[in-house]
Amino acid sequence: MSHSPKRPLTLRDVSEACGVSEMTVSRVLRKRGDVSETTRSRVLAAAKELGYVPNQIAGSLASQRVNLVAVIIPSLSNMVFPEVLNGINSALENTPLQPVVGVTDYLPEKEERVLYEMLSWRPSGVIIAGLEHSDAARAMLQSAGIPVVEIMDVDGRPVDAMVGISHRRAGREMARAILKEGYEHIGFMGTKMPLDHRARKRFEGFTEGLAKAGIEIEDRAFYSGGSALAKGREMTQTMLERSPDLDFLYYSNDMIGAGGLLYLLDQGIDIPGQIGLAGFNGVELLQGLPRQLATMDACRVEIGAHAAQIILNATSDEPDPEIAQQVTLTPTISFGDTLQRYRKR
Amino acid sequence: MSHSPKRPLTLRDVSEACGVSEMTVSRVLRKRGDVSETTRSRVLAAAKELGYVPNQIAGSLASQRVNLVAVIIPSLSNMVFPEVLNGINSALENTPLQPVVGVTDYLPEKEERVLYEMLSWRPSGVIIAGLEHSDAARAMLQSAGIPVVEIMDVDGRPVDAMVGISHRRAGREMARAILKEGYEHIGFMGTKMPLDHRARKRFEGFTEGLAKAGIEIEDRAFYSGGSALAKGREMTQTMLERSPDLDFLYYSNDMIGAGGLLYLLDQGIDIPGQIGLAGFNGVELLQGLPRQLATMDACRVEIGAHAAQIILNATSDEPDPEIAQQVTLTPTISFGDTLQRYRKR
DNA sequence: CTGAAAGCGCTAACAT
DNA sequence: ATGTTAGCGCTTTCAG
Repeated sequence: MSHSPKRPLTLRDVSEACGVSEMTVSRVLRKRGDVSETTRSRVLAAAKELGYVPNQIAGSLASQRVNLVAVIIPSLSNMVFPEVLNGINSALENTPLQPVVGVTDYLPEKEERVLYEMLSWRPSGVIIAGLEHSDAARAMLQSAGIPVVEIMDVDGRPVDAMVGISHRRAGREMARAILKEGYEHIGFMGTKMPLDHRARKRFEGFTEGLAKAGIEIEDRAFYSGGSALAKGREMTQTMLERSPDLDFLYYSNDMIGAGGLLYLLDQGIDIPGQIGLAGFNGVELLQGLPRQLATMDACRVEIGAHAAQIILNATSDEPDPEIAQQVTLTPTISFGDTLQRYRKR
Repeated sequence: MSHSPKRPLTLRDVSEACGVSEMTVSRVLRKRGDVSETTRSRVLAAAKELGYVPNQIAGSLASQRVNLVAVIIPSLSNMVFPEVLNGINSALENTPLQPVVGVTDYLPEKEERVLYEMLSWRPSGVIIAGLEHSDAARAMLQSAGIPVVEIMDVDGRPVDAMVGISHRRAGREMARAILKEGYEHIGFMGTKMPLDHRARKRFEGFTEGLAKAGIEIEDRAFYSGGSALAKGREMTQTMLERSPDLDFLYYSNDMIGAGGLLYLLDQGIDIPGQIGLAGFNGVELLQGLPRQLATMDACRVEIGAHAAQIILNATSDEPDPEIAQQVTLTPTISFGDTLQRYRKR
């Protein structure tokens, strides 16, 4: 209740406290070398004594430079995005740039609002998930006059730079791996999210991959909300009751895959002999399951780090024009214990 | 590579485009009512046509008002914090305020740096995890002249407001519940994080609760890094080999608890008959496990929502002085399937 | 309802 | 090495 009503300190206060011009105080505080050691220490002492915290609002306005990078992602509840953030964070750790996060909940209108909000702070760059944006959002990105990196997906045309994996290809590769192991009766489970374009592309790539071998998905189910692990259990049970002939289940994310795995183990079903399983994402969680679920690593941390590098380069004094603006990372498939049928442990 | 080099648009550009003074344009864009409908629509049309995005840097400097709330948390990798953020986000959803997140990695020096960075943007309020801060950080919080809410913990003295649970009490209550069920040989597993004060307080409360009944922890282990689920497995195995007489395992978080649970089920051990288990946090994940791990809900979303309300109130034109500045939430214990020994399913 | 003037706190660009 | 001047793009305040 008692936040001190004192007017925040200004450069002037420090200046007066140490008898040095505002300009010189400013120089010291910005660590510019051209100040004598004597005044430097005097200024620093006064600033610390007073507890002065510079006002970046004024500083940014005057210098026409903002050390902020807008990061726009769909959600924080899916561990994928915090991991991307960690990649961005560490790449930006010892630079002047600072990430600021906005969350869209997978809603295009909210993405538009959040983007507008962030751009109104005139950040030095934008990192935004996905390649699908409303026309208005795309227009804002284009005319912002700052570097823009679209991340996580490369199946589409970016506004500027892009770093990600091909989800379509990820789906195809998984289909190929599954077929190669001799599975033929395949079920799919995923989230009911028409706006999750990456999940959609994986699914499309997957069916495409199967189609090449003349195979079709035999059953599918979609969920929304709730604990993914629990949903994985339920859906798996339901699907197998409905389609007992399935010999492989492909899950659009590792959490429901893990739920399915736990359920099948409970049932005493032979994995991967009777039924094979695979998920997507390579979440750390899987390490602790009784069996390792087959999955595909989405390169989350690298994507974040790389995107941050692109912004860093673009905002540096002499940008290296050689730096790739379109980066396609290759997800590695881990077979774990649930996909290689004929090489059982 | 082609972010347009165009100078960002200013109010003046819009003003010229529609033949209305900058001042009036500004009024329209800030949705102040005192503008005629005619000019209003003319201005809006011009702004949209040009793709004008206001400059909040200049706006905030001029108005001495910043619609930002600094949120400072230790980590994004532990789902607890994203959940708190969700609580904050939704409480701030339809208000002018916007959260900005900073991450400290549980390091006091980094907390200090992050806080300094955030305060330099002159936010309208601060929400910060924990009650333990360096002297410098506390000084900054005190002299910032803005509302400060310390969250997640109430065992200590806040700078200003506080919202959380008592981790010490949570530990004690769990001890009580365990003893009540007749368990007597108790092991503890947790993270090796001297700087995680909340985990430490839970542990202290726990030993205290046991001590009241003349009981001591018989074995303990701490881990750091790696997949919590996998660590839970390993540690549980190691501990039971070392101390085969244990009849209860208390885990400082649900993830390692879940790992332990999976391990014990693999081993065919009777839970909760032979060995009882409990974790902490009430993570959604648990819903999908073969057995429900006993746990305690840390009220994450509520904490975030409540903290945001306090900031909202404090920054509103007429703050309600009645609004509680110290809020202690009560975690509810869920017994699940792993704690009630004599009431087996 | 609309406009003109002043200035928010800082830094770029020049002095000295 | 230090100081001076003039704004950055907006909003506040006060006049019409």
